[in-house]
Amino acid sequence: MPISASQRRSLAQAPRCQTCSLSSLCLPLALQIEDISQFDAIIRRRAPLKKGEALFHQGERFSSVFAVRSGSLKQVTSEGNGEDQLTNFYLPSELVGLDGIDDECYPGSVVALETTTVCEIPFKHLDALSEQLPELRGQLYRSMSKELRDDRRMMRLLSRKTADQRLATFLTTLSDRFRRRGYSPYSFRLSMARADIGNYLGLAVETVSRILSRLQSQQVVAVSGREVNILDMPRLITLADEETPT
Amino acid sequence: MPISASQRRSLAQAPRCQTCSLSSLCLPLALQIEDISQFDAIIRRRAPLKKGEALFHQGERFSSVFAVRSGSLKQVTSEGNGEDQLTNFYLPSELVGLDGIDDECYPGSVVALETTTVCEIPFKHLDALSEQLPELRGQLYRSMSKELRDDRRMMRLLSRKTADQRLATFLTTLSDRFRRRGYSPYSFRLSMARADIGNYLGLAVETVSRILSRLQSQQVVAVSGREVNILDMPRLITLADEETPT
DNA sequence: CGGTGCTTTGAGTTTGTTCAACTACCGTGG
DNA sequence: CCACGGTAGTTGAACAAACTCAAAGCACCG
Repeated sequence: MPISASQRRSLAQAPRCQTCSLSSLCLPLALQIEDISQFDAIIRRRAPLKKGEALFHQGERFSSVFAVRSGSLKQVTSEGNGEDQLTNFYLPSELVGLDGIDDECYPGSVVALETTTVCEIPFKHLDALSEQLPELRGQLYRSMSKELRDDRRMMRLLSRKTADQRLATFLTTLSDRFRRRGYSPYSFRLSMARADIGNYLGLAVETVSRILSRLQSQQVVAVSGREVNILDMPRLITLADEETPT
Repeated sequence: MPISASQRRSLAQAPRCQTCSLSSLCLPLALQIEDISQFDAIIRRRAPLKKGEALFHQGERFSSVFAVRSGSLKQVTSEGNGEDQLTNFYLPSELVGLDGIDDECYPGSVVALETTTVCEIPFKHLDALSEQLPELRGQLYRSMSKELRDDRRMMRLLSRKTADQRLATFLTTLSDRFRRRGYSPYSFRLSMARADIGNYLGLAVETVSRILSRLQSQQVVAVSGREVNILDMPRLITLADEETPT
């Protein structure tokens, strides 16, 4: 009797950092071969998350950070009485959970937007290993620093940009992230619903929908459901960055 | 001839972490006495900044982080064409410049709001020392993580809260930061102009002014120029957190 | 097929902005 | 000491961008 696909995978093809296609983007990016195997040893592989499943819930005790291997996730924070706030989308190679280090619990839930696999990196081990491997430590500092920088950009978007600029920025940023990962920057599929986009950008769903329609009628993008084609990238970039004319 | 005050200070009273009143809040907070002196050795003291002076400018090469010793600062990012975005205020014991680690230049200018002294901590040395002192490393991770968490809260404020809620949140947050530093949480002086508050909160100056007036007429706070007295803290907290009634 | 959830579109409303004028405050120089 | 000028803050009125509410269209799935 032939072994099942999943059995075969766990025997012959257990994922390893050394063979991971994301190695040039992910945390161990600065490490030597021999150090990567040390890093690899502390990683815990996880069963894939199905769409809608949570990687962890808000308030749960912090123990690990996670590197996205495939798929995508959203981070949602529900503060007190108010409704939820979607604070981030995560794509492959990105690090999830860094904001839980300080008070040792996760400040938001992280939920898969599609079938998603992650590598779990127990923070205690990561910290210990970062003592021995200066490059790893540096990379960890850089990851957090980058996230801080991205947050500042997001604040600017939320406090100064018009709805059109927000959507244009959202699309160009996504496009760029796909490009870096080797996918087409012009044609991609949104893994999140309109409601998620609206929540993330501080806009009503209806506004998101309306603006996408307008961008489409202006031949800047072609949108069909969650499929996006960017037809006029320079124009989209201009829209994203232009100062509000008064 | 008696020596001058400044001479006396530099001789007998050179500031040191061991005697700093902020030691329970600042980076070395988790260190043993003997380790603090190691940390102290890498710190560079700086001449005080005058109001309006920049600690560093956007785009300058990143080399150090800074701990605020006294006074306060604002971080301003001017992205491309658009106008400036004020992304943060810094109070004593807080760490400035962490968002510059990643791409090795400061992503925003940091400017003193009043006479301000800082301790400069060369990052290269900090990183090296963090290899030897796990507590220091942990504290650094926690500082960055906390800033990430605060950023998420700010995003929620900018994308979901009404102008009144924003002002109320701003005041309660400031109040809390003063409390932690041993100052009165009820009565304090704003070191920033109304324009700064508006820029930070994503509101027009006029809106800030109007809402402060309204809060005053409702006996929640008493505001006179930059002096603030919180008269009804529970009410202010309610205003800051309440869900928008529909 | 019928339902359920997501998306789009339309119409009226609201919150906060913009523009404009006025006031208070503070340091400077006559 | 007071007049002056400039900056910072306040207030009012009209306007606009995005929201809410409502309803219709679509697509996927059992």
